[in-house]
Amino acid sequence: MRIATWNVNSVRSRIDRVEAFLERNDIDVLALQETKAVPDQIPTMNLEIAGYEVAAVGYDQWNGVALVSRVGIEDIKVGFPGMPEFNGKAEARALGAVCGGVGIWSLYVPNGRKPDDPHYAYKLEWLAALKAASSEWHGTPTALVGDWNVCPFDEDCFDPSQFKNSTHLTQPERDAFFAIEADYRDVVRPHVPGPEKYTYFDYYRQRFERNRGLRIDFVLGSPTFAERVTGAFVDLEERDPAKFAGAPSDHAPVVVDLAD
DNA sequence: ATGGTTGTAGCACAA
Repeated sequence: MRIATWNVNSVRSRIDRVEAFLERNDIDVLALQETKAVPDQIPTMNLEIAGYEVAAVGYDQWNGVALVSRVGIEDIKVGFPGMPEFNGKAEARALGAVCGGVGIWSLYVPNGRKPDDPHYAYKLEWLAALKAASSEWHGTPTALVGDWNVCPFDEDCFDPSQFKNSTHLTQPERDAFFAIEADYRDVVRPHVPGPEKYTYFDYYRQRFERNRGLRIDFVLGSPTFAERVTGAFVDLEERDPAKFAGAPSDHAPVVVDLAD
């Protein structure tokens, strides 16, 4: 089984590329983040023709996550137990389901904006709640996949000195990520040590062309998931502005292969 | 520090 995660930065503006990506890489399950769509807005006709089912959640134009699967979508969960809201407003940042016998959570961790912004505290609170909830599932084959908006190590950032007053590299964010890694393993890092390790490139300043990116999209596997992983890669072709018509997402998909 | 580029319910704001 082949599983992928991709912050698509609007599924409506890139539905053709989603379909092409699924076909090009022979994907069984795709977790999407930043769909920027409510479920009714997600065009599924061609996906249905190709045999994929879609589960999605979205309340407004900013967030939204989805799962696309051709190996079934069962036991769908919108949000995880204890998932915090921001200012009392529910946000579409987590969707779980069982696909092909494996629990997959599509996660869009809050960005945090700036260290002194309320969204930063919300991000830490959100990750702590995910730690608590996910520890309940780690005995089953489960993957926590998505855009984590955290660089766990300096080597995951093209230039840490540029992030002194920014989010993503702060110790509290890293500690929150590492707490979850106590139960789950990064199953991609061993297969993608570098230099093709970055999953996000800012649209500005030709960051992709200069390979100046961040590794912030992760597949964390429970022990019984991780032991089945046979390979992984970052699909940098999908992020390459020169490869396809139209603007790419600012994130590249991450692909993981699982033994049966 | 600033700027640069995408996306959306856009002519402001989030990333």
